[in-house]
Amino acid sequence: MLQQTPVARVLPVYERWLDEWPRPADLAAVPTGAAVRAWGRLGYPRRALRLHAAATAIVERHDGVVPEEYADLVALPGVGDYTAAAVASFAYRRRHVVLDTNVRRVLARTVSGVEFPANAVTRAERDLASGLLPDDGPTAAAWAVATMELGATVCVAASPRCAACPVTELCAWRRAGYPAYDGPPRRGQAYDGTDRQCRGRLLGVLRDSHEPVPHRRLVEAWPGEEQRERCLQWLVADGLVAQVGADAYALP
DNA sequence: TATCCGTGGTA
DNA sequence: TTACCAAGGAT
Repeated sequence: MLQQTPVARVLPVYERWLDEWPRPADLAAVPTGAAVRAWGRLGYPRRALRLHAAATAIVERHDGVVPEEYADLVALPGVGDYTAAAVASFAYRRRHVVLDTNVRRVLARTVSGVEFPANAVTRAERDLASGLLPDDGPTAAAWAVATMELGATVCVAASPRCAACPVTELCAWRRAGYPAYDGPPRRGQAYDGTDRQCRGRLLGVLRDSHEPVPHRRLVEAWPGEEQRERCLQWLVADGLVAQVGADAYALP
């Protein structure tokens, strides 16, 4: 849920989710549509599908227990390097480089002396983070939490709260006089009129209904026929939408 | 590796 | 008002 989504928006959904499905087996036992519906407006609804698939895989491969090994975690649907490292570190106190957007920004500033990290994680960046990581698991896990939290609450992207920062004295970016970011522009994300907006609109109609929705309702939600029909079939192919009968659609 | 995958709060 | 951008992942 936290992938590319602010903590404050995740919290209420997360709490309801765990209340309903406290164990992987509980989630794996319900239809995928239930997960998509409970996902609400968190965005990137395919994550709901993948979380459901991960729960199913955990039941099948790991006897219903979230695995401790990075290799097992990263093999789960929707779990990449960051999430595998975060779970192994935070939940199991294993030693892993937890390199999320917050940690990357903290290291870019405090160590490298630049305002923002590069667009993609570089080898040098990973080596830097690895070299700073404490040797033993529990201490490394505390380090991971601390650096991430520092980035999330103090060393934030816009208007960092340097006056409240516990490591201002060793910050290379501060020492250099806070030079502005001079790298390539970080790509914006146009949204109006895009397939993403269209898909979101269509899925929203189905999510807000507890019964199959006639195609007419989708036409009302997105007038552009070519894009609407293409995105609708795309949603079906993704498994986010199921066609019910000849002329109706619903969550799977 | 560049691009695509939603959504909403904020300055 | 419009950008920015938020505990990334898959292809």
